[in-house]
Amino acid sequence: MQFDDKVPIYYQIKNHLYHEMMTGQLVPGEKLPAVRQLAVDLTVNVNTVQRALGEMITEGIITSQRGKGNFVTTETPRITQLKEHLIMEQLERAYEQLHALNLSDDEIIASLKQYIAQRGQQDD
Amino acid sequence: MQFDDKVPIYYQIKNHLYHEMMTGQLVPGEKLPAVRQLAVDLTVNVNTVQRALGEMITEGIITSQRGKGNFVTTETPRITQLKEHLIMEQLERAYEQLHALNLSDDEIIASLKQYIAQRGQQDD
DNA sequence: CCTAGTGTTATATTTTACTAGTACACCGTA
DNA sequence: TACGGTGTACTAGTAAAATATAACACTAGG
Repeated sequence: MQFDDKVPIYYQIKNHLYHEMMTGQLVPGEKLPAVRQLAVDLTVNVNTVQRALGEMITEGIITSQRGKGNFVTTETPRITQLKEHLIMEQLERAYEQLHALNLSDDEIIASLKQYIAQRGQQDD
Repeated sequence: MQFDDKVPIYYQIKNHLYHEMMTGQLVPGEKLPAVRQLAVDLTVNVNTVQRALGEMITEGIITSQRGKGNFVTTETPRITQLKEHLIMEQLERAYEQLHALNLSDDEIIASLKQYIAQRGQQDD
């Protein structure tokens, strides 16, 4: 995995795992890879993984069972709620940044459309 | 000024100054506040300000004149170019994050429109 | 020439993220 | 009971960001 050195790695790991839940690569009740395995996969230290997981446990997104593993919560509403929260967070940040660059609401929408159109031409 | 402890302060200062240029609070050729004054205004150390300015000088967005001050470049194309770059950066980041949350192109545009609409109802 | 205001540079210190290594606690199974 | 797989916790060390403080270099104006 590739990290942006502008933000803490543990924070990026959280988002990485969030995304796997959102896209169904990790379903409710499923067991996460072992912390040591995650550390290897992400080429990162166990403690850094643990810090990310620790926050997610506090948030109630995953549950921890000593000796068994970490599991995605079975309380699906929490996950739905998390997804909406993450989306809102992204929209808000992007909007405020673009607004600060002196773009009007319409211009923001237009530039996003244009960006997506351009992107579609090239790849992905 | 309020900082997000997830990203380096010097980096946020750069963006702060960028925004002031984009919104016309700082026009081409204008003198920036003195580094020591900026440090006070932003409740930050002089060296941290200097680090932000140093990068901006390297980028050619501002020019430095020892004994006189720092000035916004008069090469307006540079600023225009910077603005487009910053916009692109924001769009790209937001798009990739939302895409990673399993939203289609159309859903991304729709959610942004909805966000703006909701926002318009409340305040600002 | 002197001084106030400016940018620039340097050193030492503190804080935080991250790493490395180790040990402990718990579960399931043979 | 023993062992391998698991989460958890602790200590020590490194690197980068930010701070505090000070000194240096240049400009403009009396």
